[in-house]
Amino acid sequence: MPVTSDPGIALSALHDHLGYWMRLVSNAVSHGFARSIEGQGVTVAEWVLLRMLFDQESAAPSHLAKQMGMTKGAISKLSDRLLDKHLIARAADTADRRAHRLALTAAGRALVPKLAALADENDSRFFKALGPEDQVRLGNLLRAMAEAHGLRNTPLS
Amino acid sequence: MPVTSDPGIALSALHDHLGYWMRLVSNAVSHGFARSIEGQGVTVAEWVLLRMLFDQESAAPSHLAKQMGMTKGAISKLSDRLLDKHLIARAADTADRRAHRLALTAAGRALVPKLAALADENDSRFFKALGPEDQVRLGNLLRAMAEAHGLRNTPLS
DNA sequence: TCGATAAGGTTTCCTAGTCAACTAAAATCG
DNA sequence: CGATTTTAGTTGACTAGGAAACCTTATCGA
Repeated sequence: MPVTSDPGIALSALHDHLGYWMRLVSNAVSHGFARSIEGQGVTVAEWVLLRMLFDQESAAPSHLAKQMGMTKGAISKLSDRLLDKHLIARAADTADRRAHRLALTAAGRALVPKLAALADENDSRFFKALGPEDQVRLGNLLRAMAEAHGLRNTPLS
Repeated sequence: MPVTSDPGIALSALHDHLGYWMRLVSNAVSHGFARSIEGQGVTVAEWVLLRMLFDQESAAPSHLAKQMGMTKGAISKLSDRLLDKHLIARAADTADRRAHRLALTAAGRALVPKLAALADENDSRFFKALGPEDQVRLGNLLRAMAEAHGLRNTPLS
């Protein structure tokens, strides 16, 4: 009669880790957001890039790669997709002939506020389950974690 | 002189959303864990499947798909990889000729405690940045979120 | 100033998922 | 009982990202 485990060894369960709960909640929020913006024809990564360009007038792909915590290869493909959708434009850098500048098109600029509203809505839909004070506490705890570990890049995966 | 945005419109920033901080931290924890177990030759998804089998003696792929929140196609490929690594074994279900049973091999069973130790280590390495009380608070907030939204499946993506 | 090195981008190959089509077997129900 | 529907699992097409090889252009240093 095979045993499933040696009863003498107590093994931590998956849900014994805070990382488990972080991933569970984070995933639900992100997937919810992905669903809420797919009607606008964009993905979460695309939203992040568009939102960053909204503040920057124009940016080099390599700069976006650092900001977004993605490889330059990924940014290259991501911007290809956004070019196909006519949400951004690509121009040669006048000073550096290797470099490019990415900028929002009018359509891209018009889309960002809509997506931002959906982001707001998604966030409050999920986190209203906590009271307002607990939302603040959660934010403080997460920012403390980010601070302690020097987390800077916008995460996507 | 082009403007980057209409100053009359205040747009929420990426980091104004709790979802942003959740993803930032969750991602760092998960990637840290992925790195810490890659020396053992397994991925996070593989770890989760192995850990679940550790408690169950044997399980049907379809059952694991529900438990892990993945499609049956993904489980099919995931178990192929674990079979190749000789960490699990696949047997025909005696009662249902469509179904299979997956179970840990001796090697798989021996590996799980090592991975569990790495999971413990990774979790405490990250969350020790918070004090013990704050760790408890964070866990309570996350579980409250999971409860409120009926989140059940172990998330992976 | 010119040769080596670094930096910007693209492309190719690889991994790991989803979705949907497909096969086989079981379950349902008229 | 037999036809239909459901369920289990695999497979193939597709997506999105990482790693590394690869051009091109800048930069740096002897």
